Amino acid sequence: MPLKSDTVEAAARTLVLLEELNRHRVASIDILHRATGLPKSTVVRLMKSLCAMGYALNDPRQGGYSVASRVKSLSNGFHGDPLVVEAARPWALAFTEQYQWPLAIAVLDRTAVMVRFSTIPYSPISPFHGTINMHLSLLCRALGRAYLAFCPVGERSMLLDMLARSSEPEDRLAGDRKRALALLAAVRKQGFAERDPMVEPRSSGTIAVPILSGGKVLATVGMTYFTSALDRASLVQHYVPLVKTLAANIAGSVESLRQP
Amino acid sequence: MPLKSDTVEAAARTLVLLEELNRHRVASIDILHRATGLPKSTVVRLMKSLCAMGYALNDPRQGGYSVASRVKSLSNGFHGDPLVVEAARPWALAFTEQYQWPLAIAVLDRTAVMVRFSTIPYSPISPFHGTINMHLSLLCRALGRAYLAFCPVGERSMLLDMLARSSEPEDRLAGDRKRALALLAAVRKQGFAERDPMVEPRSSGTIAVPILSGGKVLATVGMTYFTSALDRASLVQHYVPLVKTLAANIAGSVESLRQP
DNA sequence: CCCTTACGTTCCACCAGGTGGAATGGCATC
DNA sequence: GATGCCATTCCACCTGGTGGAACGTAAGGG
Repeated sequence: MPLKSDTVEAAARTLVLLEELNRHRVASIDILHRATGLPKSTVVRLMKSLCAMGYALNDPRQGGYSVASRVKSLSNGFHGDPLVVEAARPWALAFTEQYQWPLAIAVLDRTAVMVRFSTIPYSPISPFHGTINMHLSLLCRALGRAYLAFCPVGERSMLLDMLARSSEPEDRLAGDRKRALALLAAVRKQGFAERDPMVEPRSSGTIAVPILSGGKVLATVGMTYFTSALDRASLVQHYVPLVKTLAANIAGSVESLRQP
Repeated sequence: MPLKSDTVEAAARTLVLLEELNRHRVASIDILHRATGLPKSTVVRLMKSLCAMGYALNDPRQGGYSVASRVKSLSNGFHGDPLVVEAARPWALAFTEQYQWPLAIAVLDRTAVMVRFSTIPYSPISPFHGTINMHLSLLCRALGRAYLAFCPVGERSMLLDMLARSSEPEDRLAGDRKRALALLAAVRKQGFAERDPMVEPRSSGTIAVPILSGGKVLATVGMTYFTSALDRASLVQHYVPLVKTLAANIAGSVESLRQP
C-alpha cells in the first residue's frame, strides 16, 4: 500500500523507520513493526540496509537496534529553527541543568502542536528518548492543551471547528464542544495544562504553559517527569511556578530578538 | 549499479542524496547529479519524494532544493545510550584485548544504572554471565556508586529523594541520608567505586569510574575481576589508573561525536 | 522437563516499483 | 532567432522489493 503516490516507496519506508528508531534508545524488530505497521521481514530488510550504511547498529545482546553517528549527516545542514526556539534554547538548557527534568518547546502545526526543541539530550532522567517533530494533540496532551486553552477566542473557535472534522481518536472530544470548552476553562483556571491521565505512558506526566506575546500564544513549553518521582504538592508548588517564570523569560527574549 | 548487495537500493540512494543536500544551503539538480553520480531523472524522482515527505523544499527562485526541518527527526535520537556506546566501544574492546579483564558501560535509567555495553564476549577470562540490560543499584554496585558519587549535587539530591521512596533492598541506605552521603564522599575521595562487599558474588569485584563531560556523568565504566587473581595494590596502582584513562578517552570520543 | 508462546530470521514466488535514456520545455545569452 | 544549458517528463523495461509462510531460538509457565 503506497504511502504517497509520488514518493519512492522503499525510500519513504526507510525514512519512517529511521524516524521511529530515533524515538528509542534501543528498538526491537517487534517494536518497529508495531509502530510502523510494516511486515517484520520488511523491517528486517530495511534495518539491515540502515546498518550496512552506518546509520544504525544492531547488537543482539542489547535486544535490538539503535541509531549510529552517521545519522547526523542527514540533518546537520538544517539551520532554520523558529525565532521562539532560538529565544528559548538558553533558558531551557539552564532549567534542565538546574532541575534535571527535560523540557520541550512546541508550536502549532495545523491542528496539533509539534515539538521543535527539547532538552532531553541534556537530562539524566528523561521518560522519552527523542521527541523532535512529534505531533501532539490539542485536547489530550499538555503542550497542546496549553496552546488551545490560552490562545485567543477566535483562534480557539476555528481550531475546534477543524478538530471536530478530525478522525484521530485524541481529537474526539472536539465533537462535544461544551465539554471541550469546559476542559479548557479548567486549564486556564489552574494556570497550566497536564496530559490526559488516560494517555500512555502513565508512568510519566507533563506540565505545560504558553509562551505569550501580544496576546497570542507563540509556542508552549512543557516539563516531563516520572510520576513516581514527584508528588503533586511538589509539582504544583515548586515546578509549575518555575516553568511559568521560564515561559516569561523566553517571551522576553523573543521581544528582544525581534527588535531590529 | 548497486551500492551494496545487502541494501535496499532505492533507500541507499535516497539517504546518500539527502546527505549531499545537507552539504549545501541550496542545491540544484545538476549539483546533486554530479556529486552522487545518479542520473538526473533519478535525482528528480528521489528529490520529489523527499519534498513530498517534508524533508526537503524546492524553491526554483532560490535555484534548487534545501533541507527542511523534518530532517531533525532522523538524528535527534543520537544522544545518551547510542552516543556513549558508540564512543566507548572501540576503547573498551582495545582495553579488554590488552588486559583481558571484561568491561561494562552503564547509563542511568531512572533510579538505577543499566549495562548497555559489555566486553565479556571478547574476554578470554569471562566466566561471568552476560550482563547487558541488567539494572544495578546506585548504592551497592560499583557502576551505580560511580554514577551517584560523581554526578552534580542537584542531581544526586533528586536521585536520593527518589531512592528514599524505593522498596528495593539495595536502596535501603537512601533512608539514612547522612550515611549515604558519607559513603559517596568516601567514593569521591578514593576516586573510584567498588561493589558493596556484602553483595554477591564475593569471588569477584568491580572497580568503576564515571565518564564525565561538562561536569555531568554521561555513563560509568567498570572492570570486573576475580578477587583471587589481583591483590589490592595491583588493583589500585595498576588497574584503577588504566580505567580512569579509558574513561577520559571515551569522554573525548563523545565530544567528537557530538559535533554536528 | 516439556509444552507453549513470542520474537527474530530466512526463504522465495510474485509483481509492482524503480530505473535511466530520450524527448521536451523553459530560460539566459549572444 | 539560434544556441546552450538545465530541469522536468515520459515510458519501455526488468529487477529490486515485497510479505506470508516456515523455521529457529529463547523464555516462561505448569
